[in-house]
Amino acid sequence: MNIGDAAQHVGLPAKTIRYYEEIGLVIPQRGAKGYRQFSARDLHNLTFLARSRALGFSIEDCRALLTLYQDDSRASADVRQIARNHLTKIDQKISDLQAMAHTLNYLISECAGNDRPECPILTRLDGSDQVN
Amino acid sequence: MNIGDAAQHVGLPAKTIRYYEEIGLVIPQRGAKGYRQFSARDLHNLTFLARSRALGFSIEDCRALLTLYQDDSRASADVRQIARNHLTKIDQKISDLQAMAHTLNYLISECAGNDRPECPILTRLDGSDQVN
DNA sequence: GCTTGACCTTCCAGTTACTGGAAGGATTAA
DNA sequence: TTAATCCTTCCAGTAACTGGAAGGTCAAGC
Repeated sequence: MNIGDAAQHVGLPAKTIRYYEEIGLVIPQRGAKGYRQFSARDLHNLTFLARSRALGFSIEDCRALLTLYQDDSRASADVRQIARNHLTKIDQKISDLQAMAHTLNYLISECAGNDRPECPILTRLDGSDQVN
Repeated sequence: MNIGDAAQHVGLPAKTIRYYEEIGLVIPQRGAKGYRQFSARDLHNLTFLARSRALGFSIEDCRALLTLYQDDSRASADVRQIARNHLTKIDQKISDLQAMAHTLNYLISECAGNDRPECPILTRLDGSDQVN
């Protein structure tokens, strides 16, 4: 299967698949004219990668997960640990973003949003009247 | 004030301040030997930038906010619009991350995390048994 | 056989917001 | 004078692609 069809199949842009090959995540065979030939196994791995990425795993996490996936003697504890570390980071990001959202929400609610220059948002960013 | 002291003062790394100068966010004067000289106004602007960044605004948003901040004839509606757009993106990110966290939480809870290879996390990523 | 359009290839550059490090000049304290 | 600590510029790297140029290939239609 050529890259265009493979891309359709797994729902990734062809560019992304080429990139994954470049960094060694998939290694499709090449046809006579140099076209990539994706096997069922390649498609399987690409699907695995697409789903891992959709869950927010980094490329290096994906690489580790893919290695474990292909290792019949893996320990599920290793997979779980990667997932737990990732979840910890996600939870932290959510907290950070929620704090930002909270502040922004407040500031937006306080701002008249008219044609006058006074603006509590700028006042907050300026901070001339605040300790921090 | 030299860059080291300025960095201390506003809580940004000197590298970051040099970068902000490079992209035109601050334009400190230069002393005889080429050292940057930060005025009170420069420090003010850097503080403004640091706080805007801490609220997650992009550099380009910061540039726009700084311009409005320095424009006495601004309309607060413009500031508010930038903040609202930013908040919308943050809320979207939070939703995305929460969806990931939800799935990860479930998968982690289902995984034995022992030395056996069976792993619902990998099964999910593999997806051989699922439609999607 | 030839053309046209849709494929495919590689390679280079750009994105975001810095960060690290090298090479070398300036300043200050001992 | 010498050592430590500044400061300068410039180059490269980060994460994960994405866009685009230049050029080869393939299948369909005339």
